[in-house]
Amino acid sequence: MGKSGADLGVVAGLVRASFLVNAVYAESAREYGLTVQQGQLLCVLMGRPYGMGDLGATLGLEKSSLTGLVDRAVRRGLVRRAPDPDDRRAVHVLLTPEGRELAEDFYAATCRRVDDLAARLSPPERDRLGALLGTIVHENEAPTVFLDTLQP
Amino acid sequence: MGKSGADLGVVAGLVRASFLVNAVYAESAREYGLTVQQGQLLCVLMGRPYGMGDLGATLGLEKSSLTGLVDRAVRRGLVRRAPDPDDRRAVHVLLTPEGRELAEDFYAATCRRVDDLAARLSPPERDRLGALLGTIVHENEAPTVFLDTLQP
DNA sequence: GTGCTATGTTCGTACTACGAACTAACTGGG
DNA sequence: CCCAGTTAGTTCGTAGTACGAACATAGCAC
Repeated sequence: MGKSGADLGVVAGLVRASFLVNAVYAESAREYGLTVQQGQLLCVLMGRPYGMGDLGATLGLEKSSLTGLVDRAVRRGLVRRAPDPDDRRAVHVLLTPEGRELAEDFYAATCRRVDDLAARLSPPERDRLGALLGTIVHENEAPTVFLDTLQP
Repeated sequence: MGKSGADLGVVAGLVRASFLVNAVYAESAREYGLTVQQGQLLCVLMGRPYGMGDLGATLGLEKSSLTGLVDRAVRRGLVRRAPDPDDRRAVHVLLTPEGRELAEDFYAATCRRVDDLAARLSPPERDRLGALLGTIVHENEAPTVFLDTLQP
């Protein structure tokens, strides 16, 4: 179906749509003077504070990679480390007020841009797409790297 | 609808599904001793040779970023630069035989892994998802960073 | 309390990405 | 024909990303 071979297999569709999302994410990050990874860090922390370990698992990074990422975010005043009162080895990473503000702006801009990608879909198509992607996300236990727009 | 809030908005669905695809892509790349960017380069070049300019536009990179990426791929014997007979400033970047072999293996492995992400969808759901993503990809003129499985 | 494990950091290496400045080559107007 | 302006790529300096190995501490189990 579809004129001009517009329909892709699921695999190519997922990969190429991801490429678009990545590009849009990068554009948003750049707009706010962030790197993609820093933007991702802020988005994750919007939900709640994380320990370094959880953060690495969520972002799919080794702990050694994370130290630097958090360091740079700390240096920019976006994030801070707080000691864990129950475990003197552990730290919690959480947004500073400025970090939260920037995170929310970045999040909103990214939502807007990603939404624009799907601009030509009808409301029922959007629902259908959201449901199908939701299935994939949940079946594969994708970590919460990006909150849903309508938060419970 | 959906048990346990399994349905996401389109935006969060796209972002989080992209995160999964990125992770899978990285895993594939690692399996073949490639970085994500090198894998992407190989996948693009599977379709045809590119000039540095077109390549930058396709991958969304500045030309200065591309020089190094291609240099490293050349150093690994995956890719070579060929002079453009019609323009002595320009070069064509194309896969070496080893590069093509690796590209095809990497491509196949990535297809398999991405396909697995959608393993729990029924055939009609997969078709529907492919069609919806195809619309997004075409409406937004996503470059051919990943060939469709059934090449025309 | 002594070994074992878990949490983070440090260090060295390779890669990514950008903009500015540069070289070489093409192109169009005179 | 030649020069000005443009285009294709490279070089260079800077910042950030990502990893594994080695490390220091702190908790935990026995």
